[in-house]
Amino acid sequence: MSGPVTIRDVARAADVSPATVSRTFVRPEKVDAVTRERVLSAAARLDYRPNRAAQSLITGLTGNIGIVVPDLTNPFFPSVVRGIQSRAEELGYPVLLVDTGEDAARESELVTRLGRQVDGLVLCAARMSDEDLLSHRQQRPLVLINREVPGVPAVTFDNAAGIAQEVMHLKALGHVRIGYVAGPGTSYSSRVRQGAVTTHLAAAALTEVAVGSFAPSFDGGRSAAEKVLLANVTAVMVYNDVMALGLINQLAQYGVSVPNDLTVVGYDDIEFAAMANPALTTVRVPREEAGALAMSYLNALMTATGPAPEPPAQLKTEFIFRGTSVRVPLTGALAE
Amino acid sequence: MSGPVTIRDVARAADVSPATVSRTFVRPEKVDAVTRERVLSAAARLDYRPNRAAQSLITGLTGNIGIVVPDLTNPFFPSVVRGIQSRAEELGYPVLLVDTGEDAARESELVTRLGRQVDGLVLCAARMSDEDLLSHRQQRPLVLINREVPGVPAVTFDNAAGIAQEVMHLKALGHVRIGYVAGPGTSYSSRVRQGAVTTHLAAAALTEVAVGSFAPSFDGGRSAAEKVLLANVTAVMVYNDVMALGLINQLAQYGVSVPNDLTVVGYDDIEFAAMANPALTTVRVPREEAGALAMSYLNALMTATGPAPEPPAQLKTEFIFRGTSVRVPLTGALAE
DNA sequence: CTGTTAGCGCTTTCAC
DNA sequence: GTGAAAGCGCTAACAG
Repeated sequence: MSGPVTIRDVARAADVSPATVSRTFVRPEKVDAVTRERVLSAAARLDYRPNRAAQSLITGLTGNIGIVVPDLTNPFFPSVVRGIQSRAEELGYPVLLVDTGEDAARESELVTRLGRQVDGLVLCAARMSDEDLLSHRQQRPLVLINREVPGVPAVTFDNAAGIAQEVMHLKALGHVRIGYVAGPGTSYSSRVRQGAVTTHLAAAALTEVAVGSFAPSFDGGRSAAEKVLLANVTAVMVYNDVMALGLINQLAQYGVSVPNDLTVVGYDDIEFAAMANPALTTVRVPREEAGALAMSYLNALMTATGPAPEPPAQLKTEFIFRGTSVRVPLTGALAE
Repeated sequence: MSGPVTIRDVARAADVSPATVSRTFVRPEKVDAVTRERVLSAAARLDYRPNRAAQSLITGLTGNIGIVVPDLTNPFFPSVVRGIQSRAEELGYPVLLVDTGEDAARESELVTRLGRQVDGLVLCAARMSDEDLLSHRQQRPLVLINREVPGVPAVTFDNAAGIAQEVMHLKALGHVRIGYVAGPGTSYSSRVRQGAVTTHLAAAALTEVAVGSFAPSFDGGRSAAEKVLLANVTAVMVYNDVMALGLINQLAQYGVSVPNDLTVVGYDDIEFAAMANPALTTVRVPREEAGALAMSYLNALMTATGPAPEPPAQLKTEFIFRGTSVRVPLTGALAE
């Protein structure tokens, strides 16, 4: 008899009923040790694999989990995905991935579609509204990364601390008027970070000069160059590393050299921050760790029988002092 | 009655049998147009969604496709994944992703596991042996990207042409002794590229100086710096952009400036190649396009009833002349 | 602890 | 063109 081996084949080989075979895999403790061994060895001998579809049909569970990211080509996200993926693999979950292409509108629809194929979801930097998020949360377990909505489980970074460290750093270097290049106002973490910048700059008695909002991309950073030049500052904090790198690149076109003429600090510590020349001063956010933690938490949520598991703490960020920040007085073109 | 709406609910609402509802979705042409409309409107009204597990159980198909990549944090792969993903979405396939972590040994096992959850697979830069690949190909439809094995469908790049263009470029710039920094010998595309370099350099009557094999990473490129310096060449071709960037970075530590002291050309045209300073001369390989094409081809394979569909042509590569390559005679430290 | 009995929701012969 | 019936492979009561 051909075809894949089914639970009945194993049952026959082990001389038990199909139900006992099923129990052996689902509730081993409810099966006599001797019987269990017999079943297990028969299953191994026949190379039996439970049919997922049949299990799904009856349990209503797929055994898969889903990840949603806004843009996989943004170097922030592959690390997160990797963290989720490797933990998911340890836990035995295959992972369904969807890249929404930064499209906030489609995001919610894609989550709905994906939601039907998985038992739980990790949403990275979700762009959708709080309401949509809350409604998806009703459907199935879900963990957010880098986004907070009251009542929705989330893994977040201690952004305030990271910003505080940068501010302290800039103050220690003697900077007083400090520019801030913001990300898109529609992004949750951009708004959070902007708030932290304002707060900590004020607390440090430093002057914040808002440069404006730009796309969270290399070109977005580039397009901020003119406004930065006009801001009459000695240092500028940028929403993220990719933008900071773009800004520095465009500044070079203007003959403005970083850090001699201007101090620039980024955020995220993407791989290329260290590779750039000069290497970018930034704040490291533990992306892979966040992914793994989110997956662990999601698993706890999915398997929880009793009370909801404790949400994980905020992840610590780490200030990284590299080559794009120096002490004032400046000696270059922008010095007065 | 609560729960999700089933085919019987629709049948009742449309006053037909469940079989007719099923046919309406699976073989619409076998249902009378009027009946079909009635069923469709009832389905829409009730917001009916077929249960995937039930369909799967009966058809043996999951409706999903899988992607396997060696390392998602290598900027080459997210683009490919994006290409696959967006095309898969158009075709209605959810995508299962696995990152093997460059582990050739685990790769085959992961493919086996993943294979049971999907109807078809796209394998990027597969590290496993030809034999393993051939055996997986027996199991289910599969398309390779950037790897060739006789008898296995694949989307590949015209690497020879890319290398030829680079060689021509270097020759035009007056370089004669040219170093080659190879990728890992275990990598298929590294071997292919090495072969092309040797062939075209010889054909152009240029001298090839083998610098050695290194890890395909930024640090791998860095570690090639000493040997490059010792190679007494005016130009060096590097296996890929990430390595080229690492090499340039480390060279700077030695006080060797690119391109003044040494011409460096990369391969791939990853996003950061253009962002680097100076921007990297390289060869663009259409990664996202390759992903989309592979997915289209896979779909053709999966839905093919008659003869096997035509394999797609090799994807054209494009030489990109940027800032890291200049004409000899050199004026810097390495000039003679 | 184990077997028997019923389906999960859907597709698919096979009649009509 | 449409319906009735028979499972796909598995799990979950329910007896024993």
